[in-house]
Amino acid sequence: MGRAPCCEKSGLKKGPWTPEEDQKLVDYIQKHGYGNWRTLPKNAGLQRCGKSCRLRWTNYLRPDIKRGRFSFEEEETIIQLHGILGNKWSAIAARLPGRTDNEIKNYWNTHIRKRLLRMGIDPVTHAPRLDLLDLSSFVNPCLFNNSSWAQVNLSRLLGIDPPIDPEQLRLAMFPLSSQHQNSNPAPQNFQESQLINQQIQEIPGFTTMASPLVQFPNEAQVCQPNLVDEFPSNPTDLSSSSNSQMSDLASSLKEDYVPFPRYEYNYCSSDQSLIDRSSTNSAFNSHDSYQSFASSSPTAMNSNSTYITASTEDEREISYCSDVLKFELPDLLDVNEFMYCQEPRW
DNA sequence: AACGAACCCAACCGCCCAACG
DNA sequence: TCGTTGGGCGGTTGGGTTCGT
Repeated sequence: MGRAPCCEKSGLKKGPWTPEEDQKLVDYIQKHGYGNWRTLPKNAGLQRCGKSCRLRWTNYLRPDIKRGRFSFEEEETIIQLHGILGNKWSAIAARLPGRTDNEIKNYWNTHIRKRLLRMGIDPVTHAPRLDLLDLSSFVNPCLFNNSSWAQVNLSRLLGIDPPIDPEQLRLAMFPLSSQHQNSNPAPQNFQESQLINQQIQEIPGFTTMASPLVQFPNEAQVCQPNLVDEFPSNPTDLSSSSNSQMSDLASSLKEDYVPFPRYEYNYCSSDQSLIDRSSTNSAFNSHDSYQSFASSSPTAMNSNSTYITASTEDEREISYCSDVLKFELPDLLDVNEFMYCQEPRW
């Protein structure tokens, strides 16, 4: 049984709002406020559905709406919150004064999402899209075990023939992941991985995650994460987890700092020397766009420092690579607060 | 200049859920 | 307990604009 329409469909105007309609709505709300959206259009003399009026007000006419291009800081916030909350646009909007959920959603879909994809980052999981390089199974060592494709393609990518033994690669690539999966990792496995890691380092042009930098020879611009801190779970898991899990997470985040999934993305280019962000900020300091983000402090996102908004998509991409995608909750970010926006139960 | 493709975003749609009688 | 209602949400659409050829 479908829900009854919120209003009579017939005789009600649809489509773009005219300035006259806008003025009527604004005038009415300024005089009477908004409360009952069903009766509002009739009282305001509008041939519109109440729902349409509400949307128009909340997404466009509200006086505190901030129009115009998203600042770098706002984009950064959106990405970080999206990594935690997923497509909870209203919850994200609650952290961005003046921005509406609709606007953020549109901006995500039209700008950020595409940019992340271009950068080889999965906009859903916020993890590197290694699948683009046929390396997806590396992400999960279990999957890797079952995938000969990864082995073949990685070897092809690296120009290695015969292919590397997948088990050796797995151990080399995922010492941390192995630990992550098993809280009591077998020490010998770790040592073995270190050894194999060292062997693979000797392959020209190839470094593993243990190295501060990774360069993919066939990619003009690839951002590869360094697993800086070991993390308890994938951020996506958080957004899809049960309330109790979210509650637990929020509690743990608030009570004592828990290292969140934190990647450091290094900007790599085929015609540009690698920028080592793990050791020094000097390379970034040479560029104005980078300078304002030179700090790796987790509080940088919400700090009051002056941000120089990158004017081009490319500049923003570079900056994302370097600093934005650190899945680390800033000190000022009270998870409980925006959790409450979603689930006002505690 | 003309045309089609790609992009952008305001607005709509349909579902969900809490409040209420 | 159940049905109805209002409000809110995320996903989708479609028309206008910009871009590329």
